[in-house]
Amino acid sequence: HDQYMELINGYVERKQPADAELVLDEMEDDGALPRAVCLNAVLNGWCEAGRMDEALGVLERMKTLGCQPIASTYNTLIKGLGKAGRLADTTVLLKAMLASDNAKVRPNLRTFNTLINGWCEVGKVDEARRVLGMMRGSGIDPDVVSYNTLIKAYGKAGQLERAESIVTEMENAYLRPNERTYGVLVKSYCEHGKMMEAMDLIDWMRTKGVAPNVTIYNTIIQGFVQKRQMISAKRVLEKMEGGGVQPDVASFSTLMNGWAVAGDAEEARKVLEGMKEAGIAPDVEAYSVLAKAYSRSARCEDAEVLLAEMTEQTLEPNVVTYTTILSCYCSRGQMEAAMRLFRGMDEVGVPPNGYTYRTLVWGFSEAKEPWKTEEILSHMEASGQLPD
RNA sequence: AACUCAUGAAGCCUUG
Repeated sequence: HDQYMELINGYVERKQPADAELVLDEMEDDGALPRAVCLNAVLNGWCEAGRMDEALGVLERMKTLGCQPIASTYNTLIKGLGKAGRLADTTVLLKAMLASDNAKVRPNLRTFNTLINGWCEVGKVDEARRVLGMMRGSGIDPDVVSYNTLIKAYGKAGQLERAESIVTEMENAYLRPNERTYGVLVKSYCEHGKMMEAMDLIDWMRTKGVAPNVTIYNTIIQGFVQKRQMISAKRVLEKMEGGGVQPDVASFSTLMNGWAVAGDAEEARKVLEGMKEAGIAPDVEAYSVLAKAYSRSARCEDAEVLLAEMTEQTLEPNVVTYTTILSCYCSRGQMEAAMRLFRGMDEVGVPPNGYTYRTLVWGFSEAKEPWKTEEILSHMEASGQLPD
């Protein structure tokens, strides 16, 4: 039983839901009735892979095995269907849940919130609001998450005044906006370049008794970075330090990324050093950003040196790190160097992905040697890689 | 144990 579970979890983690499902077959053959945990795990695996028909198949399997799907099972499916753009198919599930007289099956807060999020993701906020009404009708009051999700949707759509009005709406429902509520709002303003408003929210949330956290500040840093306002971005970093909020690795990475995009490797490097001085250890992402900074200034060798620097700190460069450096060589037309790195990836056990392949193909075509993509294509086939 | 909301990395082929 436990061994089966471990097997299943292993396959699911490795994103091989088909193999996980095979374990279920084995269990049945061995006369061990798959428990709900196992079935849920497999179902989850299919959902994460976006294979919703298979996931729904597991639901049927549960029923035939006499295993009662509970609300969380349905929730997983609803989320998956939403991500697959099949929200319409959730109505059947919701009906089944509502029809149940088992409290464990009936839709819960998460069910509705997942639905709300699904509709919001496809920009159908009106549908999302309908779900709000529906949940009240079934005796479940919307919570902070429900409202945060709505705020996010309006924010994304650029309807910032509507977003703000949802905040008052939730307050009227005796719900206190939390860190995330303000986080979503700040993000929305940043996305639309309204940095003044975003900054003002920091003070506003304080007056509301919610202390701005590191994520809020990081979001604002990112906002300035996207507007290419590096001085302001840096000021936010200093402001947070002054405000008693410790910048984290993401704060510095975000700032560094701004310099990377600007092609200023020296400034990027300074940020990395500053981060170390602040006692924060750069992680793989941080180094990848620095690699990008060197790449954008065509300093491929400096970028490549980072691989060793990372290893010294027992950090393992990943596919993004490699692809970044590789693209540098590609853009310089040095395809031998790019291929050297590409082959090196296999040796260190970092399998290339679609981005890597595309970068190389692009590089060869730029270098006017399209026939050399042969090795890459065969490598792709051998590893069973298909463009994601 | 798995299910809902905010922050950082790869020249990206639904945005000019």
